[in-house]
Amino acid sequence: MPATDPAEDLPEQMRVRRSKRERLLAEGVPPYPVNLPRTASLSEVREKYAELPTDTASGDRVAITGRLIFIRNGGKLCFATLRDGDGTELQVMLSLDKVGEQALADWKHLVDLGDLVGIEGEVITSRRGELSVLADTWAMSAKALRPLPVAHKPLSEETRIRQRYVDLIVRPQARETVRARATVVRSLRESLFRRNFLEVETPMLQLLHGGAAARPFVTHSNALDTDLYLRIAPELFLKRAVVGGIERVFEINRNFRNEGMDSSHSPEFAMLEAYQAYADYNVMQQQVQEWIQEAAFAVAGSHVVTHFDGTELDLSGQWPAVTLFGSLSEALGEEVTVTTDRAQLAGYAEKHDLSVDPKWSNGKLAEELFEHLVVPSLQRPTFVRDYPEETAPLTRAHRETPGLTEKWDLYVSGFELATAYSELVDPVVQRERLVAQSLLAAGGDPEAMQLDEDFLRAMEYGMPPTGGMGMGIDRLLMALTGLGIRETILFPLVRPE
RNA sequence: GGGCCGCUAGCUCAAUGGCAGAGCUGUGGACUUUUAAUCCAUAGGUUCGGGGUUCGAGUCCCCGGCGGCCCA
Repeated sequence: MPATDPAEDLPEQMRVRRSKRERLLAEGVPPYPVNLPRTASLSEVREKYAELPTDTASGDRVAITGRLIFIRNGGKLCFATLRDGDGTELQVMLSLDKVGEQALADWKHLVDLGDLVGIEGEVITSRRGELSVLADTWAMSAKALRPLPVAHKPLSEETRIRQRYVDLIVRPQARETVRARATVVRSLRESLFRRNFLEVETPMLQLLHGGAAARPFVTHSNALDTDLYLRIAPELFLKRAVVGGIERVFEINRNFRNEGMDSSHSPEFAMLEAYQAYADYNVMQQQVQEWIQEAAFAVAGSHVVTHFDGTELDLSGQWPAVTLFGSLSEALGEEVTVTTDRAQLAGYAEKHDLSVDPKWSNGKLAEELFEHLVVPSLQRPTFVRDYPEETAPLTRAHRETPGLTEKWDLYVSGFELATAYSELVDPVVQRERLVAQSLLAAGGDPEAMQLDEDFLRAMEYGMPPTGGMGMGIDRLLMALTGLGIRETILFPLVRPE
């Protein structure tokens, strides 16, 4: 527990602000009143009086609130700038002849940058033409006990993430990012609702580890006295829903993967997964393009989005589709297919300085070559189709080419944004694949899935031919805004201070 | 996991191994049209933590923490 008088150890500026709070209390003025009059938001004032000419009094009184971000105090006339939750700024003026000597002195001595204040007064424009509220009275709305960082120098990236609340206060773009994310998620939901998909929630706590290849977080249930896994994917439950007749189903929710944290990976990340009965990966390809274009339009008003650094990304029109082996062949300048033998693939790897893990299958090796040689060039959105079957255990075999599966990955800006399959629905083949996975898991592969008998039982009741897709919400934000993943997540996980 | 870089005042950053500084912020004062206001004065430090070398360490060495970049 802190000592009864913690003030001794505090920096001077925090002691000063605490003493101002005490002085307010001593004067009988609540530093944190339960409410304040507010008849208009700053943006409403700005909108309504946008045409007010320079140096004019409107005759209209308003009560406004906001956070103080600039203070320019004079002898008998004080200026300050308030900022609203939506980022709108508005100037307030306090003059001796309007508020009186005591209120003006209190304003100068008890108010700091960062305080939330309320102003009641007349809407006017200053001699320089700045729209302002000329105060009759002012009131403290919430006294800030910590100083605001310098408004004109960017906060360090670490402080931005660790103290997002400060980042949100001082950096309008941080708030815009929150709004953009909300807009994108809402747009996705609307896009799917319009196409008659139902949104469901499936278990986050799972008895078995499956649905993707990733290391899970493990937790423990006291009631069941058993370990549980935080889900790495909702896939196996959404498919159970499709078996049960929920023919168009989706979930937007968090997945957890106990793996590395870097500029494009977060241990918890939001994902959209959607399944549609009597559809396949071709149908999903067209739909995903539409959903992303609709999200781009919702957030940017255009299918050409402008990143915060000013670069443009064109998401308009029909996106190109290539095959994995076709694009790899083009990059190598040599024809490779799913039947190309290992020695030849290994030769290409060596030629391009790619070290080869001997445990890799031929398919995995081809995919690694592709990621190394082709992916960095995929800036405009591009669908890459038809992956080797060793790397896609839940995917249906390609209807024409043996050894391939009906899977595509969507790449944008050099990273993978979404994926889709014609889902594997034959319960016998599914069991073979999952048994193979569980043997890998038993052999110590921490990413391999466990055998989910209940999932297989569901499949044995008959699953319709189904197209399924998954897309990282955080990554979609990255694609639309150009931000790193830790900027698209409001409160990313950070190491303890 | 490996390599490199960084951590100094509330914030952003300086400081050949030799008195730890600036700008903004804060405090006191001047100013009735400012808007990153201006002017005068002034306060503010466990230099990430621990150990070592040295007459002397923010600076050099070792261990650890946190962060960033690159590689695997």
